[in-house]
Amino acid sequence: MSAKRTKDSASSGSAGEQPTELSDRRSSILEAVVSEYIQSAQPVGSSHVVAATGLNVSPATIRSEMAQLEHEGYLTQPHTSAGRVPTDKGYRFFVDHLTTPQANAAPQVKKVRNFFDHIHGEMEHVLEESSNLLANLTSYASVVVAPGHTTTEIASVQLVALSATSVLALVVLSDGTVEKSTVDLGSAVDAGIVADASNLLNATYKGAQLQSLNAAPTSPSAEVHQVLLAVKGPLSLLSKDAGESQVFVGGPSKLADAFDAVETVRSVLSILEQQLVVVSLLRDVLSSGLSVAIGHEHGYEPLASCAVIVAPLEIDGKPAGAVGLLGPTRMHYPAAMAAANAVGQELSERLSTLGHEVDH
Amino acid sequence: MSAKRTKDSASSGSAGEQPTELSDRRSSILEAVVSEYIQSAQPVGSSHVVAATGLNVSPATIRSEMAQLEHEGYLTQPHTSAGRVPTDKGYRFFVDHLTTPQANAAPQVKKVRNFFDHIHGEMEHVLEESSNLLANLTSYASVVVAPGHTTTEIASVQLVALSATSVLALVVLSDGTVEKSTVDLGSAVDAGIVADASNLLNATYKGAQLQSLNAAPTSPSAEVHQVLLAVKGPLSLLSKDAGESQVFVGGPSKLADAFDAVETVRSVLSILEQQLVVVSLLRDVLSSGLSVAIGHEHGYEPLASCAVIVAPLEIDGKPAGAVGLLGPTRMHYPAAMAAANAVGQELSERLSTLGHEVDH
DNA sequence: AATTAGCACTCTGTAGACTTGAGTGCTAAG
DNA sequence: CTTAGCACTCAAGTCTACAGAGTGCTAATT
Repeated sequence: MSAKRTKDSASSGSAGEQPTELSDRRSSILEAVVSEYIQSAQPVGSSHVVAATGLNVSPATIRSEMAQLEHEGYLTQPHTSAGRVPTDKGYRFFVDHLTTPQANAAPQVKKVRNFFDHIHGEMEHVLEESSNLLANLTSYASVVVAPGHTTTEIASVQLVALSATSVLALVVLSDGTVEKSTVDLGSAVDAGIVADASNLLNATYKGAQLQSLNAAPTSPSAEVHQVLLAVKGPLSLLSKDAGESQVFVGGPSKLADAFDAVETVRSVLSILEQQLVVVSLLRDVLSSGLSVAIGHEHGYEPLASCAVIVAPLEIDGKPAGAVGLLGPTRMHYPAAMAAANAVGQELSERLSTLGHEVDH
Repeated sequence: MSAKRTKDSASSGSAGEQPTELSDRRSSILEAVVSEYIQSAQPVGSSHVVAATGLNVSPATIRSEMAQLEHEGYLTQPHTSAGRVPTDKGYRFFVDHLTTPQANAAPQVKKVRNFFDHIHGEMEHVLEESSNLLANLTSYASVVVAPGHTTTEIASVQLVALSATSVLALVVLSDGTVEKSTVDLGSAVDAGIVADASNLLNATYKGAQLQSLNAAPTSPSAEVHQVLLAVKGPLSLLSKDAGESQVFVGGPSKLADAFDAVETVRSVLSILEQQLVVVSLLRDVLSSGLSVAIGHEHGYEPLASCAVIVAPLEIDGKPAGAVGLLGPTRMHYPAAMAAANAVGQELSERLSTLGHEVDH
């Protein structure tokens, strides 16, 4: 438990690989402050640190070390003569250097496995429930961004007559998702004509990319052609809609626990309502190569008091969507990261083996 | 504005049609208290009432009247020597007797009309956006419960091959909704066989009720039969899933504005996360013939500080789902009710004319 | 040169005393 | 029935005092 008592030079003079290295004792202290603060939400004082770390030094020594840590930007004081609170930089060091990723992951991972063994049904349902699972596991709000369809091919195009004058245009993609649109034909059309048009569309587009839906096929029959014309616009709209990624938000009520200022809750909730913002937030974080963005690290000011944990989703190794967690900067990083990663991995696996489900 | 100064007997002695009638002056006072409190969230005192009503009486008179109103259960005091606050019963009287339903509905209705003129695309999308509209219009959280499919018939059943060993089973209902499920066939099956099975299924079930999907058709071909067998289970599951109504929640962040106790926000939010509860809440309120349930009137204790406004959805005159608003008991009833009704009506109309959309 | 005991200092939070202001209820007179 | 007048109550704000937690500095210690 207790860090080995190493007497090394105080500040950044060590021969470390990284420029921002801290001495053993400093990082122990930082670790203690972060851990304590995550638990108690109260500024941590020097004597608490000495109790938590088990270091054989007096509070006075801790104090001078903490003063240094504050000077270097890892800690801050809410006011003179209060204890210390971690800064974004402090949390960052904690996450990067003081956290053992797979430490206590076991119980979490077990639950996640169990969940994925038992869940079945439509993919959208699975995604939604995954989001809820993640929220319940961690007590933070969760986000699942479903993969977009930009690279998938068309498995089938169908027209189904709903009434004499209207049809439902269906596009089935090879990943099992379905895009649809109701289309009014203007006048009554014979079922046979609709069937002909449907077959022609299917023959034309089957195996093609979604984007190619813009061009309309032609038909020798005037009646069939008319149907194709009516369907053309809606179909090309579909191909756009399908590009948008679906977002599933889980456990927004957890945010009311995580923050005590009602104003913070409101602003974070309203961010979560804007799906576009959520999607680009996750995308930004992911593309910057991080799995955690703390406080101001992501550019979104209204979320300055939040940390975001992101785990990528992959289909057969290719990036496809993401799962995320949104909590206060003083969130329980190790557990939350473990949960997000576990769900991300299991969900990726499920997405990759689409079409190989096994009845149980 | 000012109520005609009628000298009628004080208490319930009038020859009113309803037993719970209040004298003109009493109801004016109640109206003033409710209106003021809705605006200010502060207990309303006797002199405020005299200013608000324009009654030609002194505060002392108002006080004795208010004491009576309190005695009869319409008002209450947070503590001695504070102003009065409406009780659930007070709000109820306000809603039932003092509210002119269509009074200032014009601006709201115009926005709703405009919205429905411009929105297009998938029904689910329309429902979701309707929910957001309602939330933005009223600044309360909104709920849209989409109609279930219990009475609709099957327009088409399709199997689409996704890979050599898997198919997507599609059921299109006559209202334009699609239920789907990925099915693993266990071994590679020829595309022709899948097509045969698909045609057989479609021929069998087209025009039938959703519930009849439990029985499986038989086929002379052993290979086709095998496919039918593999699909049978998932299909009958589909028919169950389709019974569940979809819920769209709009503007949950508005709740953080409506209540200042973070604990209240949390508990109301977590109710909204439980879709089953929301659905049955709306159903209960609707089936009790009310359009507004205030405080304890609905049996849901965690929502005791909330009022629920419900407007029914109808497809061709038949009940099908509902739209709802969830706000504090001191919500702005006239505007909220007008908005909910407007959205309910327009949405019903849209739902009823499914398949008659006009391109613009 | 690092550590530490001791001490002065700062700031928050709580508790009590006091005041103010809004509001009530009652009573007696119009 | 109305109302002026008055005594009373309570919440909220202000002020003071004070304890507690915590810091920073300095000088002595190892």
